[in-house]
Amino acid sequence: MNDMNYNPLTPFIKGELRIDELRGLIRYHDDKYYGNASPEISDYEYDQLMHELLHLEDEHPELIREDSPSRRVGGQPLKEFATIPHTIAMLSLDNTYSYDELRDFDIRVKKLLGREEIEYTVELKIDGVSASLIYHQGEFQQGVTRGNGMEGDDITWNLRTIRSIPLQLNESMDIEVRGEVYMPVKGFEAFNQTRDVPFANPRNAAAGSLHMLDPKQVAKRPLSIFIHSLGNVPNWTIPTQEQSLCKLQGLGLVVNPYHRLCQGIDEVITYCQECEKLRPDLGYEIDGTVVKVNSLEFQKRLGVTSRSPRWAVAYKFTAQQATTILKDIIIQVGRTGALTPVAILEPVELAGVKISRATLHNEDEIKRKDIRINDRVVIERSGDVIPKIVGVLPAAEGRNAPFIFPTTCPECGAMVIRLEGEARSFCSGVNCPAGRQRRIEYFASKGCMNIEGMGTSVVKQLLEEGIIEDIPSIYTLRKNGDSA
DNA sequence: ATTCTAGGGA
DNA sequence: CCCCAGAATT
DNA sequence: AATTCTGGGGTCCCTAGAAT
Repeated sequence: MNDMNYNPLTPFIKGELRIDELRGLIRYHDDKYYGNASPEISDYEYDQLMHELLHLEDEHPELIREDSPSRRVGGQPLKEFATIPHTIAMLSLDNTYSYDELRDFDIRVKKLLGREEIEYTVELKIDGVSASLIYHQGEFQQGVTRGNGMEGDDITWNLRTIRSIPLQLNESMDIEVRGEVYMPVKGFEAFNQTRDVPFANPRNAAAGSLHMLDPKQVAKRPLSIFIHSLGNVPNWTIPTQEQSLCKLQGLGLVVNPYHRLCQGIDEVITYCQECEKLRPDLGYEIDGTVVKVNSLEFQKRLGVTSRSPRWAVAYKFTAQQATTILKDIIIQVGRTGALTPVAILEPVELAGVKISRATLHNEDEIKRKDIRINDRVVIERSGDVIPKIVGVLPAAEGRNAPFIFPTTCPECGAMVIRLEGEARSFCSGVNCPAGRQRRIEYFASKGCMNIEGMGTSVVKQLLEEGIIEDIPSIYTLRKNGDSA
């Protein structure tokens, strides 16, 4: 590093040469930085290089180029994120939780394709946030979150700060790729040292980071990305997933090194087992593997359903579990009047999250699992996300009596009705305040009328103060002091 | 300076 | 994000 | 009979901005 500061040339020439040198150095270290590759310099030293480059570019604006690493961090913070439609829907994957289910998947694929044995790829399922990246003539143009699958938020300027996302591909082509943004465990831990309120887990840290309005802040977060698939790509002539990954890597995109081409489902399962062994040493979190039909032609033939492609599944590793005490069962009333029992738990840490509640779905679910108040229960986070009561531990002493599902609505006292052969119970009260509140919330929500500022608590207050009483009355609302 | 609310993501 | 139920589709 | 679609309902974390 000593020679970096020495240069006898005139200021201008020195500036120009040094700018080129700095850009080269920064790109070099960007390459080293991602994934597991151990960086050769500290973040501090890296920041020094970047600062010097920014300073020189400031002095010599005529030398600024769009693909300079200094352009990773944009100017002003954004006001909000624009909504961008996806040309091809960003679906999620169907999940499997056992090798048997993986075999079922294989059977179905073979049946649909009418083939004996299928070639699959197996990749790691990175536990992060998915994103879509659009390159125009080789230049990074736009990055979008998954959103609701049809449209997402424009997070271009945040993604540009991620050093493993090249601003320029090695080929001038139009291509949309998809990948997973994540925070490496080391970076997560180090960054947490700098915070008074530490992040709960790397995934939430990554998700939160991508929604900051100021890219300069995002740039400080240790984010990285693995590209794993194609989005909208006209004239993609490469015939398989495996070769596509190779090509993406050739373009300068970062593809996770652990993936394998497998002949038939048995090889798939073997490799999944290997992946599970890798898990502790990867340096980033994964929650399973992704199995894809290798041939893109076959993928096309299999097609997609409304939620997920038929040519891929996730195989999820067995979830971590914890035990805790079920303190209470409460009954919530939904907008349709449906009564849902919810378990209130003694808070317990599980997989980077504090769990204190879990849905019990309906009356029969409680019976089936024989769940009673004060029981010690086993919980997990299905899909590594949603708290779920797996079962009850045997009690040493006597237990409470079985839970009795209410026969009257806890909110309004009206009769509870459960129709013959149906699973759910409903409050029969036409004017149940809980149901009414939910209905108004729903009506105002983004998916319906998208009335800004009318969330749960505002609706609740308006109802409590008698300012509104039903959906129509929303429209005669007046500003404070104004008369109707 | 701290707490609450809305919206987004998994 | 997961899960469940019920209807629609094959 | 099996698969898919749709809708309802649930959990927790994070950011940003408003309210206190």
